[in-house]
Amino acid sequence: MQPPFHRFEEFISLPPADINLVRGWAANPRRIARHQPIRREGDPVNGVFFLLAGWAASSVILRDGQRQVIKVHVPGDMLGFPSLVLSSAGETLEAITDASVCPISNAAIGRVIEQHPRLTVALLLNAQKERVALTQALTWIGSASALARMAAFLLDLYDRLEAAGLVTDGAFDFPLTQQFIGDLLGLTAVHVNRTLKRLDATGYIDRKKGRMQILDFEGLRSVSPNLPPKPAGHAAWARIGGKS
Amino acid sequence: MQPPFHRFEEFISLPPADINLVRGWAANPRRIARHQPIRREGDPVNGVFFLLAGWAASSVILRDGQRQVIKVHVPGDMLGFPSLVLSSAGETLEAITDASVCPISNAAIGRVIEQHPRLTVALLLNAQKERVALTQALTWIGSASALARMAAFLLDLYDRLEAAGLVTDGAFDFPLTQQFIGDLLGLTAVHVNRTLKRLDATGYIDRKKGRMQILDFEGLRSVSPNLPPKPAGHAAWARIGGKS
DNA sequence: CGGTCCGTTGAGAGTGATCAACGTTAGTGG
DNA sequence: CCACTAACGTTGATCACTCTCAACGGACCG
Repeated sequence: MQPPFHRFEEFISLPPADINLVRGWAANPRRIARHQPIRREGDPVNGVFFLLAGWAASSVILRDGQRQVIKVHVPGDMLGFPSLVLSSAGETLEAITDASVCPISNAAIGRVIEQHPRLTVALLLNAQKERVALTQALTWIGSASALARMAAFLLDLYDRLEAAGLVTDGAFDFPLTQQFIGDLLGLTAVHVNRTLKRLDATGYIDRKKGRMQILDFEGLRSVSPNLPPKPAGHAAWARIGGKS
Repeated sequence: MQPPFHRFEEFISLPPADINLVRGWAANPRRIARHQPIRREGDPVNGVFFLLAGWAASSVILRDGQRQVIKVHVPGDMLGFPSLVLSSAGETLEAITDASVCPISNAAIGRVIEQHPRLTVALLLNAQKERVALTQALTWIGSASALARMAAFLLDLYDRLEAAGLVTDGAFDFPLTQQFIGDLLGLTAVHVNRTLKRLDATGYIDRKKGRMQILDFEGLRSVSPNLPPKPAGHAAWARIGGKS
């Protein structure tokens, strides 16, 4: 499937019925204006959201008022899935840019699990991939300098945006404030500014008016704390969840 | 089900066939000696491991040689599941104490997905719960002081050990070196020492010879950066994945 | 009894936080 | 089209939490 549905067939191919079901979700999108919440921490969990277009963020608030951004979501991401195991939402979901999401109710998820085993496997594998991504983030933040965190974040973001078809000429829209990046990487906005400026001065990146271009991938990788893990090919999962 | 199988029915109840299947996994355990690897980063992914007894750890190594411990595993945890979506293992699994694990092959997982929908749902929900746990860890490490991280870690560990039936008289075995805790919380061993001593001196905890007792839960919670999210009750998921 | 690992303690250094000010951009209403 | 305002980015000075380096003691083990 093409973006933004590319993630569903990242690991296994889906039968036509499953593909139609997924496409059907996109029929009734909900539009969210920039900076508006999609669902707040503590809200009841009525389902999950599929991000059709725009950027979104998941974050949690600490008792001292600090915000930790968990992840920047790009089109194709499923939002709020972890909260399914909680009695109320454990994260705030909000639109970074104007966005369009498809609400998927608990009942709809139940039907997927009962009637669409292949799609269920896709969801299970996607959940595991998100765990890998969180592991990565934890690694950056736990044991790397501000420069290394920033490099790793930019490289990861680039990969995800490219998969979503949002990179043109090696550049992409970059609607994040420095305060936001700070909340994501566990830094202050001031230090984010200094770090970005340093990457810019070194010639690794180029920033201009809401767009970001990565000029030197090798350079960024050289200051990045780790190499991204390689995803498994199609083949490994071809047989799982056999018949629809 | 009783520990260490308690996690499988944490969200939904399982039909007898599924319960028998899970019990069957425990028939051929593999014993791992203290400090020995179960699977190394980069090894081929032949399946996952169910931790029957003992403590284990997942960790990743950074390019500069630093180690980031992702999670301390206690009996009942499923190890290595995220690596299923990678072409080679993305994390090192090793035994902290003498441990006993059940290897579950890729083929066996495939059979679960095809023939045991309720158990598949249990796995999917468990994966989401692990995402919540990783979110928590990310939050602590990203935006909290050493004291706060330590408090949150100890409280979380206590909850998980209690669920596994490993707490007696409010105390539990504590086989972690300070270096290890440092790798987990993103601190140096020296600072871990100072932080633990401070918690001890304040009267929040008591450490003695491989055992740890939490003396003042309220005190620990007061320095902890956040309150743990409340898991959803049984009821919410009763109907999902209907028939076996 | 020697060696190694682990915990403990001290002194000094550094990364990133904090506080504060100013410039710049974008959005709004007249 | 311009004035006004608020949000965001930039820069400097200072502070502090945690790291680094180093040394020593105790426990366990061969």
